[in-house]
Amino acid sequence: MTRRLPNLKHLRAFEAAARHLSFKQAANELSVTQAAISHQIKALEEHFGARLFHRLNRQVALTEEAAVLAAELELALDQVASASARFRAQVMTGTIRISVTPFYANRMILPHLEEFHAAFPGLSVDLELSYEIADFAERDLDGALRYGLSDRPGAYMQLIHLDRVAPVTSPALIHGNDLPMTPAQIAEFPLAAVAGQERYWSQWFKAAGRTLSDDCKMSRHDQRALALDFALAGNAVALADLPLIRNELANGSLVCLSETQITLDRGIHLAVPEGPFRDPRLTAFGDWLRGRISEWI
Amino acid sequence: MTRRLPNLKHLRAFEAAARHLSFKQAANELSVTQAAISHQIKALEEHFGARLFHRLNRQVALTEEAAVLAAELELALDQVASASARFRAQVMTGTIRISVTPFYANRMILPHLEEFHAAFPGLSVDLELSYEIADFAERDLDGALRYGLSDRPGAYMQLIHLDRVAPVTSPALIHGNDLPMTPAQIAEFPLAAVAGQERYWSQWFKAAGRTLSDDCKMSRHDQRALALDFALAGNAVALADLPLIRNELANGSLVCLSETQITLDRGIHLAVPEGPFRDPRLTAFGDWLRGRISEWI
DNA sequence: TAGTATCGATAAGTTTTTCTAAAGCGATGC
DNA sequence: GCATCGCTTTAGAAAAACTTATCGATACTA
Repeated sequence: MTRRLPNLKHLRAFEAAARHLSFKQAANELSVTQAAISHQIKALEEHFGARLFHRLNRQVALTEEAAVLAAELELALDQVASASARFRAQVMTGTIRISVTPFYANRMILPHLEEFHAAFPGLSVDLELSYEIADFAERDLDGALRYGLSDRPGAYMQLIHLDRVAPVTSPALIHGNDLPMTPAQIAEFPLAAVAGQERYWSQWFKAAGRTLSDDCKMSRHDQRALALDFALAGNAVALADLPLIRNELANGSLVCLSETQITLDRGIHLAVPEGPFRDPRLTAFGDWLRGRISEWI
Repeated sequence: MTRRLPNLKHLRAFEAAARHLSFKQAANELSVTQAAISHQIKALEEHFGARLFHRLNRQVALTEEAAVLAAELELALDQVASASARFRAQVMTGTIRISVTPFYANRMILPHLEEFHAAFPGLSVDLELSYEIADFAERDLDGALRYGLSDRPGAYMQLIHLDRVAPVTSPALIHGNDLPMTPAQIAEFPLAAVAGQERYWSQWFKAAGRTLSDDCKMSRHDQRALALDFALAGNAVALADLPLIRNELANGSLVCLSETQITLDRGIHLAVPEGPFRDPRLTAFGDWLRGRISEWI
């Protein structure tokens, strides 16, 4: 049996482009430049001797036949992905030791660890709770979850989740105001910011269609958790990543004041020690975390 | 939706190796060297952090989990292949003009052309029957089926089928002998060979476990078709490729004398004009032909 | 039992593929 | 009228894949 297949990399690029109806978004999904997608689609079109996309103004549309192909490829690639995931789950065994701050441990990891164990029965996660990142070798760590700027998430720093924030506060502060509130209303409240990250408030107001005036009442806090506590106590409005405060939103101790959200240039990452070999179990853990976060809220 | 997939090329190599339980055969199927397969499996094993194969003496065996993965991948890749084939069939339109000798046209192409049209409704094949290959441009040809040595089937010469021959003759010659016959019995008959290709008879006898003696009765013919006609007339035994004489075998005008078959270093190829662009319709035609031939007989 | 062939692993070097950066194009929106 | 957006193209750089050659282990063969 000799099966003739087109270049699978090209097919994958095509499937992503077809799903998004955008080369740019496909490029983003596959972590390459948009030009790369353009190349691959072109090569596939030459292979088949037929157009896959109609090129329109600033967008692409699938040809009739290509739409069928894309749908079938999507199914097949899903099958490949799930088969690989099942295999991975089977062969992952042992324990990985990961350092994480209590803030994230409580809000992100611990509530979902059961779920992870169900997905990877042979793999246990040993969490070290600490406020600062210690030396990997010294503490016998396999990885660490660290929050910060997302400038160069490379081989040793996998992005798990970029903060996507909206203004939140205690219901006590806004007693009775209708939700959502306008940016103008929100600007009347005291605003809680992390020291040195005041710009996120300006960015949020800009996204909401308003300029933040210089004479707003803004408090500055050393840590994000402190700004959030300040808001929780009903003293101010803070910007918060909604998945992280889902419990507070659910039990009503915090409310979200606006639909407008902005994505920050900082978030949570999984850092692994430098070296030639990367433990696939960490990749699996990171992938799992990244995948699940998008489902929370 | 961001789907995490292992390198698809590696998965394909793994699937082939798992199917054959042999790196070497997988390499052969994928037209690469055995070393390449070894590299790819190794990379995949590192990606997963787990063994896919047990390495035994001169053979490999799948691990338990890898066997499941392989089965699932086989299905998924089949889906990709059939989806691609369907797309191809849809977009292939127009006419391709192919030169072929009457011998092959009658025995290989014409009886199956209907079938091809069913598979590629938009594509017609225009056959030019001729004994010699003319200049592509002069006769406005897109390709030519040519029989010959298979030394370097490269970009411009796609192998369709290597002759796999066994001794055949008219029932008249062997009147009443039981089949299959032993090599010794066969050596008693006059043997028909193509001039300059007598070695194939030696090769066949060697494969059948006997040395061909120098004093056998061997006739030499200028063309393969003539040697075959000679056998058909009951004058000698000839070596023939079974798929090519399926009609004669079916209607009893020829019988095969032995189970032993050997593969020659010559066969039928699809030649295309040199140049940077290869017409995908010719590739499709060649692939189809190659695929179907293995099913005839 | 020596000799030979087979199969997979590995090392080193080369080829091919893939990707990026940058410039371009045509259309769109403010 | 200028900035922007999304795809294309070109040229060159980077990465991946492949080949050749060789090795080691083992099985077949004479």
